[in-house]
Amino acid sequence: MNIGDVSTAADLPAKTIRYYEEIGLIRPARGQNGYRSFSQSDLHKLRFLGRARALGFSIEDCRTLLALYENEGRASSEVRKIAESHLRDIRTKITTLDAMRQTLEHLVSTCAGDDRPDCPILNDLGGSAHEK
Amino acid sequence: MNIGDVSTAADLPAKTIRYYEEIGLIRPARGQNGYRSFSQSDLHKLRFLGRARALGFSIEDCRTLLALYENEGRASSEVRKIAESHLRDIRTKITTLDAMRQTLEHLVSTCAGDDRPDCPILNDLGGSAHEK
DNA sequence: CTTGACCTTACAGTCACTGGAAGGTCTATC
DNA sequence: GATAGACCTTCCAGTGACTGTAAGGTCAAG
Repeated sequence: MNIGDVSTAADLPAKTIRYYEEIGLIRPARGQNGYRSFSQSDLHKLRFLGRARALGFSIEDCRTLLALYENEGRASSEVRKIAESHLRDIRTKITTLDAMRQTLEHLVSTCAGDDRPDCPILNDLGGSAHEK
Repeated sequence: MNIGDVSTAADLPAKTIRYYEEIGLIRPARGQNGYRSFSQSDLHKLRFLGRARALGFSIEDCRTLLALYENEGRASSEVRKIAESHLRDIRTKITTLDAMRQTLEHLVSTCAGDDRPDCPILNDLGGSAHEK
């Protein structure tokens, strides 16, 4: 398979696939014409990577997870440790974003949003709540 | 005030303040020695930027918000539009992260996390759920 | 007059791609 | 055999918002 085929099959941009090769996540063979020639195993790895990235794992986590996936003698505790760490990061991000959301929802709800210049959002950003 | 003083006062790294000058968000004066000399107005802008960034607004949004803040004839609808758009982005991010969290929580809970190689997390990433 | 804390610029690196230029290859049609 | 268009290649630059580091200038205290 050429890169266009795996791109469709794995639902990843060709650019991304080339990038994954560049950083050593995959090592597709090459044809005589210099084109990358992808095996079923390459495609399988790309799908693995696509799913892991969709769950928010970093590239380095993906590299480790892929190595564990290929290692028959792995301990599932290794995998779980990575997933739990990532889960903690996600929970932290959600908490942060939720605080932003609440603040913004409050500010937006108190802003008239009309032609007049008076604006609680700008007042808050300007620090009026703390200064007065 | 020198950069160290405003850095403390605005709770922003000096590096970040220099960067904000570089991209034209602030224009502090310069002393004879070449040091940046910050006014109270500069400090006020930096605090504004710090709060806006803490709410997740992009630098370009911050640039616009700061201009609106300084513009006495602004319409609050402009501000509200930006805040609402940003709020939508945040809600989308939360939704995405929450889906990741749920999937990961499920996977982590079904993984023994011991010495054995069998691992539902890797099985899922490998696509077993779809293949069988 | 030296030490050390502060300041300066300039350049590289981060993360995970994405865009674009310049060119080679393949397939189908004329 | 020529040509068009779709594919492939590499290489370099850009994204966002900083952060790190190197090499050097300035200032106040002792």
